[in-house]
Amino acid sequence: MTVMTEEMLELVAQRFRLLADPMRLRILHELQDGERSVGELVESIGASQPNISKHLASLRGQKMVKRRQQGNMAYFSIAAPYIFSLCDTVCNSMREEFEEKQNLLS
Amino acid sequence: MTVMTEEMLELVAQRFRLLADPMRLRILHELQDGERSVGELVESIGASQPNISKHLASLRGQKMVKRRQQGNMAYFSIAAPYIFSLCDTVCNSMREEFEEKQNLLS
DNA sequence: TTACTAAATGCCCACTAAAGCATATAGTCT
DNA sequence: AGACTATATGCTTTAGTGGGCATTTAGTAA
Repeated sequence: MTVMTEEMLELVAQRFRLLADPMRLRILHELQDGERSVGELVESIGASQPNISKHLASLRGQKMVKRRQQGNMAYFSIAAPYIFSLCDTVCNSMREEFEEKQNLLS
Repeated sequence: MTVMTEEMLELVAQRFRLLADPMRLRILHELQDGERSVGELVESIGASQPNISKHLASLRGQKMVKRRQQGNMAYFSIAAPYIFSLCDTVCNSMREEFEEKQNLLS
């Protein structure tokens, strides 16, 4: 069994913390279809521009998204595809639990 | 592409939120070796008993651990092995990033 | 019953972090 | 240069949550 130092645990927790917010999950989900500008995200998600920008900044802080500037605009895209593997695992577990509940009722 | 409702995003975020705390990660890591009583966790982790109990309660609330009572004591164990898949994915990504940084320096 | 142990819970404080709003910065165009 | 647009940042408020401490609950043993 791997020894887990406090520092390691904190780093792992930080990663999960980024995924522990619906707005950021929404942003990542939008980016799953490909690169988006800040304005496009603001439009499609319906949150304020400063809000989106701040979430993008925190996602970028942990290299989950990357930024490309073109002209006046900033385009963001997924930098860490493993994110979707994480989300899929969680979603599948939720589906399984849901199906178990259904089976109990039948 | 799957449509993500606000409810779904919130549920997924809740799961990640449970993993976004070093103390809970520590507890899960201890339980990876097998079932533990609350007292054993208090001992090995070195946190207060109420603190451990509260974290266990929240983990149990999302079926990540299960509880077995025997006599006076409560034994907890992992109920959702997918947790470790999540943690491994995160740890591997951190290792990769670390190695990339090292390569840049050599 | 009482005494004892293990675990859970309630109350409080402190800290974090998300969102709103205003403002600053940076790029473009004339 | 100035005007305009897109994005980032700073400040403030507020809601959520982790931890400490005291207490309660539950199980055991005399």
